[in-house]
Amino acid sequence: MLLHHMDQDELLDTCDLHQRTIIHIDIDCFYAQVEELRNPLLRTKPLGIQQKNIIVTCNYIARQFGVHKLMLLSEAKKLCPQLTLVNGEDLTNYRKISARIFDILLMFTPFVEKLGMDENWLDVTEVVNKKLEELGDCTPIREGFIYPEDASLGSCSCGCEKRLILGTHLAKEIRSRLHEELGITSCAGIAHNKLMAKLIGSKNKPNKQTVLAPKFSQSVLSEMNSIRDITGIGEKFEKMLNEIDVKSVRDLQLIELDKLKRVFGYDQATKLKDFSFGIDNTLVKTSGKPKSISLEDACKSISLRAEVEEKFRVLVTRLALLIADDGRIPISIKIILRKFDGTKRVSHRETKQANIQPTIFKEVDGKIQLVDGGQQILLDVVMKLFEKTIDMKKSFNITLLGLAFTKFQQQNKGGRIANYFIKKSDIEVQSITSFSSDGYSPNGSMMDTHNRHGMSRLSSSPMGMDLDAASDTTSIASCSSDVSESDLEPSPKKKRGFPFAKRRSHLNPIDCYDASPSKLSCRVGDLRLNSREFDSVPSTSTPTHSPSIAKQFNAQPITPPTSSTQNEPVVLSKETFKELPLDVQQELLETWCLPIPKSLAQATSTQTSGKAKSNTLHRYFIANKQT
DNA sequence: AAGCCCCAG
DNA sequence: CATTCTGGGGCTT
Repeated sequence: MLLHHMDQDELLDTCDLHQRTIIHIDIDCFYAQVEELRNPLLRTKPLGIQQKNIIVTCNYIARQFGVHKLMLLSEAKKLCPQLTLVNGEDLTNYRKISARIFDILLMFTPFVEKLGMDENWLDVTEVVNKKLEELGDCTPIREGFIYPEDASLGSCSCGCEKRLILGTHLAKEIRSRLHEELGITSCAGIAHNKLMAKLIGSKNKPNKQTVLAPKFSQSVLSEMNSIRDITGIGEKFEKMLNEIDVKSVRDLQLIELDKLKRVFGYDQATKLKDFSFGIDNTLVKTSGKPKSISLEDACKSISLRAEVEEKFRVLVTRLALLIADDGRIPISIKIILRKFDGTKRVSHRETKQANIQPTIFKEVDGKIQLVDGGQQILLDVVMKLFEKTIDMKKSFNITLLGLAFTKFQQQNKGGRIANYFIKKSDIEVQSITSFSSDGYSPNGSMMDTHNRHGMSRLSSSPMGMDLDAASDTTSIASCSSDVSESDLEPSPKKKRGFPFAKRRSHLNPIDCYDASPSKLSCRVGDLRLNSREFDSVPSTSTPTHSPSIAKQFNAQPITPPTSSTQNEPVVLSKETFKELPLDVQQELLETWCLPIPKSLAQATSTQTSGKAKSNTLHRYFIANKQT
């Protein structure tokens, strides 16, 4: 999978680079759209979403005045005195719409990875490949924009062309669905990996979609202004890169890998180098329930215990509302606080957590609630934590208070893999295996659904017709006026007796979607037989241009690293491996196989030495502290 | 596991 | 410069 050491020609010729089809969906100015749904009158006005003293996002009308994300309120008002403001400090509604978006995306593939409230990646490789089989010789015409503008997808020998074109159809359908069901507009990027899908999706905004001609990945990257545009490179990484004279993506492409390794360690250096060429082997990681649920409130200055307690009381109440929907019982709580500190440039947070008794929660109609007096117990725990963090004898000055539930009863201690072997009780595993066995399985498969829409469009609708133009005029009005506040609430028609009713709504085909359950389509049989991971890397059944890599994947029995937490090492045959649910397969591959260090591939050992400890960042800061 | 840091939108 | 309100992941202890 590590391809940077190959010649560039060889790299470009290597067909397996484009085997996947990934769609990145990005909701246009998400918070602003949600507020416009709640109050359609806002749609014609410049709108800013305010949190404390800043505009965190704004609609496109406001952007015409020069208002932009994270702008100071005072500055925005200067640029646009008539700016309408909506307070967006409470994220409840955004969370709800975000969950509904996620639910809709899940109808297209189970492989959906959420990034923040408003972005998702979908791995639609399987969907597209099935569609491809039925397509025969016919060459479809793409939807939306292509990058570069005058490029064609036509000349790649790996056959990615048709896959990506089908990807554009799927992307259009996904965006149409989001618009029909929720009244929101979005952008999509279609490419052969996550990095490129995200980057290319932002080329045409808003409410548009763009597909990348894969052979132009490199030039997309080299044309970028800042290395910060590469996901994963933030302020600190940029600084570290600057110190070894890497100022642009082009520099990153050109720097010796060894030099990069010295600063970042093997894993990070390899990834950075790959990214600079548009190579991204990371998998779309299916998002499940959140690992933590948190709330925080920034404030000017709090220096009295009573004030702290009052703030925490409000937060506890709000947090209780959040976990009601989640369905899991929290067993650990964490406080987060920020002290005023003139000496530090970056805001420094302190946290302290404690376990809580699950008995302070009860379940009512599938909802988790605090028992009587539970709120006070929780608040007492929180205040104890606070007093452990802050020396009450001295004066203090708090500028942020936060609370988080960090552990949950239903969450697995040993991770999903361990749990799968111990007892098949894992939520996410079950969620997949349950779809076809509960009587909710649709008559048609996912492909049938897509064919009804996708294929008929191929034959009957005007080719290349742009959704972007159409959607502005068609259903926005009807949708936005339909979505009232009550629509933001969870679906009222909760079905009793559904085996997994307690779980997140998207796991329940009845609850998660207003339309008929037959639209939901996900067959376990298909999922299990199609080993996406083995398809996405060279496999025995597929001839490959990089046999050495294929050998690594097929010759070796899959052996987990010896774990100190497990009594017996588990050895899997490849056959057994393929029987596992895909998300488990994915996690296993991520854990053991990706990336495979060159040295280890050559060695006789089957171990991948766990993590190659890239503590360079930490060392860097320790070193800098001393200077 | 707890606590800190960095990253993302 | 960070600034808001989150959520994920990695590292050291």
